[in-house]
Amino acid sequence: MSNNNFKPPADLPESREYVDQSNFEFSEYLTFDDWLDEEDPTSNASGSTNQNPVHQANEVSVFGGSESHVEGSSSREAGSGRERREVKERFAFKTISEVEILDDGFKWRKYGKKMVKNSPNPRNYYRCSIDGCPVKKRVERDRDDPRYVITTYEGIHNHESSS
DNA sequence: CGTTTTTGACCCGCGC
DNA sequence: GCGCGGGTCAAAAACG
Repeated sequence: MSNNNFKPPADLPESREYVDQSNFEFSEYLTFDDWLDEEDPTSNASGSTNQNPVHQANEVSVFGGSESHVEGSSSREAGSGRERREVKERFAFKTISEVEILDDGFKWRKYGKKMVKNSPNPRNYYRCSIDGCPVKKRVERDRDDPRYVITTYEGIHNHESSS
């Protein structure tokens, strides 16, 4: 913590609605939708093509590992006797950043560090420090391009971002 | 002083 | 049944 001499190109807006791409370059943004209540292909149409290649995420093997069984899959615990009706949103962002700790306006508490056998890069696990926030954040570096940082957000915030 | 960080161990699911 | 991989928690320490 004290060695954080770096500083983001610019403080993100308090709204933190969306990471300002003006500061960060999004090489690729992926959206993982487990089995949300239901996808609304028309409600979010916003006129745009709204062609969010959700499946495209699967194509990006950089997430799973790139080989045999990629765990990023979706069909897994959903129909196995365990019904988890909790809406779990999964958003993965691949950005070009020197540091993996991008401040989005929330406080995160690191709760685990794991090393992936495929990459010499450790995987960091963060959790929202706020009480009642089941939000989890997973940060991993791209094994192909260390300058790329893959941040995966899981869950929805229970409290206002504030600040 | 409180909080967070850090590392290890433990646990879980499934693969073979 | 055991092993592997991944994920999480826990205790201690460090830091603000």
